[in-house]
Amino acid sequence: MKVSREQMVENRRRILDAASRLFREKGFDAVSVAEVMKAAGLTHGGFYGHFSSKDDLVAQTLAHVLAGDAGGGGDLRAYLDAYLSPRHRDNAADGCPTAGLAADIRHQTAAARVAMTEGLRSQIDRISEALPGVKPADRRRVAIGSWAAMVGAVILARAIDDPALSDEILEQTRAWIDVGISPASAS
Amino acid sequence: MKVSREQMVENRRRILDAASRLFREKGFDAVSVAEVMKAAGLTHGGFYGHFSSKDDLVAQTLAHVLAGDAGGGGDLRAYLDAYLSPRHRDNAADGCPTAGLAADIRHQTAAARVAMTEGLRSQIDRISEALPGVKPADRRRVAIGSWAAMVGAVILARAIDDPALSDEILEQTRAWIDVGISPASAS
DNA sequence: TGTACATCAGTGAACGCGCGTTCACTGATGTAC
DNA sequence: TGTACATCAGTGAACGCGCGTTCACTGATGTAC
Repeated sequence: MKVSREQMVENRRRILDAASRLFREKGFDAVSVAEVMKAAGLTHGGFYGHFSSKDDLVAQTLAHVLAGDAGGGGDLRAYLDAYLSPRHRDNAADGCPTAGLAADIRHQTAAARVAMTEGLRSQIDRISEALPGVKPADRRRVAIGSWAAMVGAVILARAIDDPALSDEILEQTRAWIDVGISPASAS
Repeated sequence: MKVSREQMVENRRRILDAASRLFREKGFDAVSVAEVMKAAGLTHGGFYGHFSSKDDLVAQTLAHVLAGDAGGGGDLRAYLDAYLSPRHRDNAADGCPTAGLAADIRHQTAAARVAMTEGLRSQIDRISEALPGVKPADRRRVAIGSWAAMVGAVILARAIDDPALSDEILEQTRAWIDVGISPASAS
C-alpha cells in the first residue's frame, strides 16, 4: 500500500540507518538486501523503489554515515580515549564506519570510494583543527599519522582472539599517539 | 587420476599459494573455491581432498601466509619505505596479508582468528627487535603504535580514489613514524 | 468541504544465477607376490 | 625385476541454497472536480 510522502522519506532514512549498522557489524557482503529491509521494518520487494541496486545502497549508506559521523571535532584526547577503548572495539555496529568498512571499500564501486575519499578528507581536517598545541606546519602530518594509527589499531584489536593482546594494542597505540600529539615532542 | 605423493604435496602448496594471492587481492568472500582451484591448475572437485571446507582453507591460508611473511626483521626504515609505498598499496595480491585481510578476519572462523593472533604477536616482536635506538622500556609501545599506523595507512590509502591524497597518507604516515622511532623523540 | 479516482509505495511470490559441497567415476600410483 | 591389482587424487556433472532482482498486485494517498 502507498504511504505518505513524509513516511516514504522516513522509511528511506530507516533503511539507511539499518544498513549503516548492519554493514558496520557484518561487512557489506554478509548483509543481504532482505536483512536490511527487515531491520528497517519493511519487506525486501520495496527496496528498489528507494535504491537502484545493492551497490547503490552501499554508496549512499557510506555517504550518509560518513557525513553524520563527526568525531574528533572537540576534545581530541577524549575522542582518542573513546576510540581506542574496548567498548568501541566490541561495538562495531555503533562504531566508526572507517574502522569497520574502510578495508571493504577497496572491493566496492567507484561511488563508494568517492564517499570514502570525502569522509577521510574531512576527518583529517577535523583532527588537524583539534591540535592547538601542535605547530601549524606539523598538524597535517600529526593528524594523518594519528588517524592511521587509530584506524589500524581498532582493526587489529578486532581481528585477534586474545583479549589481553587486543587490549594492549589499544592501550599502547593510545600511549604512542599521546607522545606524538603532545606539544613537546611533535617537533 | 591419482597423482604421486610428492605431486599431491606440491598441489596442496599451489592451492595455498593461489588462495593467498587471490584472498589478498579480492577478499575471502569474493574468491570462490573453483577460482582458487583453477588458479592452482586443478578442478574444483578435488578441493575437498585437501581441505574440509572453504573456512578451513581460509584458516590454513592465513597460517601459511603469516608464517611465511617475515617483514621488518632487518632494516626497519627500508621496510617502512617499502611498506608505505604506492607500489605496495597497488599490489595487494603480493602485499602484506595483515593490511589486506585483517579487517575481514573479524567475520571468519575462530581458527582464522587464532592464526591472525599468532601472526600479529610475532610481527610486534620482530619490529621491537628492529628498534635498537629506542630504549627497551619503550620498544613495545613504539612497535605496536608504528605497526597500527602502517596497517591503517595502507588500508586508508587503498580505500580512496584520489591518488594525491592516497600518496599523501602514505608519505605523512611515514614521516610521522620516523619522528616516533628516532631515538631523540621516543622519550 | 466532500467525493471519485488515478497514482504509486509497499508486498510477497518467483526468477536466474553462482556459490559451497557431494559423488560416481577415472586412471596413474605403488604395493604384494 | 616384472606383473596384477587395490588404492585413491583428481575429474566434472549435479545438488541445494541464498542471494540480488523482477513483477503483478494491493490499498492508502492525494488530487481533480
